[in-house]
Amino acid sequence: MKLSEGVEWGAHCAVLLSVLPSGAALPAGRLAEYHEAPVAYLAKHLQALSRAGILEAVPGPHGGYRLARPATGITLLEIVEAIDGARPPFRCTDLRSRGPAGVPASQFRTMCGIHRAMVEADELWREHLRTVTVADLAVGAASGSSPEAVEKFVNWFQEVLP
Amino acid sequence: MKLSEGVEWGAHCAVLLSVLPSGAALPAGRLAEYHEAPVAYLAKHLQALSRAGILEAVPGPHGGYRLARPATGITLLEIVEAIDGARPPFRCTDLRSRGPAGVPASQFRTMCGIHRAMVEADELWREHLRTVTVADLAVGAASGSSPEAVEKFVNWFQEVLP
DNA sequence: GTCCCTATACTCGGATAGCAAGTGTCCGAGTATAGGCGG
DNA sequence: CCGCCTATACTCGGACACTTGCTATCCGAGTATAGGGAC
Repeated sequence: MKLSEGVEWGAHCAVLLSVLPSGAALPAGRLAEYHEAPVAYLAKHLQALSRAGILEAVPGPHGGYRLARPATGITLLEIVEAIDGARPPFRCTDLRSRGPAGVPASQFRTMCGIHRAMVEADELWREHLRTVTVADLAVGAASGSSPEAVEKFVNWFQEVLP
Repeated sequence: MKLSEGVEWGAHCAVLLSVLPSGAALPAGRLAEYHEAPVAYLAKHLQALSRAGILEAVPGPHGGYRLARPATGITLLEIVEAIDGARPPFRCTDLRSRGPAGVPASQFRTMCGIHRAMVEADELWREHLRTVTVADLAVGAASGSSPEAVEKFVNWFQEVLP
């Protein structure tokens, strides 16, 4: 079980975009440079975030990506589902109905116990990710960084912003 | 993000083995037949469960697999970790320390917020799976089955047990 | 008749191919800008 | 000098190779049994 690496990039990009001045956008190339990620591959994930209505793409010069909504309304779960897909990691193949002792699924009154436990665990996982917003992450990143880190960030920030 | 299909098979096999008479074992071939699973591939996962100390392998004729411990002490999480591995699905690549604004990890006072949220969510997921035991699953399966399903199961059961 | 030995058949165990999904990359479509030209 | 037009350069967007890890399979090592032979 492995979560796509693009989720991490997407989340970091969203946090970075959340501190941009209103209306400003950052192209995929800059975002990739900031995170040392392959440009084209990161762009692929940014497109997914754009399709999901999390980011907004601005074409042409001075274009790029920006948040489509306020950072307080974008949850980490949305980013995960936009990039990794919303399908749960466990897919019940309904083993109860197969084999020499199998009976049609309609004969069971309750959901398969294994399936149920997996769904519940998955729901807890998603529920927690739903409580974390991009704005929370931005605040946490700012308060957890050393002065030197903040300074380097501001320098880079003012350099890329025209 | 996809959980190995072997997890489902392993869990169902453990439940099935939990209702065996004490000391009896069921070979991989029977377990595969019961779940309509590829024999050799299922055997691979049973070996993993055996290595993890969940199942016990009995070689030779009349051998097979049986639970190595009481079903009340085997959690669903153990089965998942034995087959799928215990590594968390999200692997932080420490993006904070990279790129033009990166500083050494030692300069950060707190864990990366994204990483933290993912770890917490993963812990909730694992914690829930830890509360479900094979014994619980067996009880649930028995109480949720129709009389016909129980009858077919008992028939098959008495047939394969010498 | 009883005990022992051997051959057998059955079991698990690890090492070996095939395939799907994630990873990484490329080139084409569209647009705001900058410069040049005409009025 | 001002406005318009065109060419440009920059952006995103979807279609195309490659690698890792899950899926599936095979053959070899080890053991309890069943049968046969000797005593």
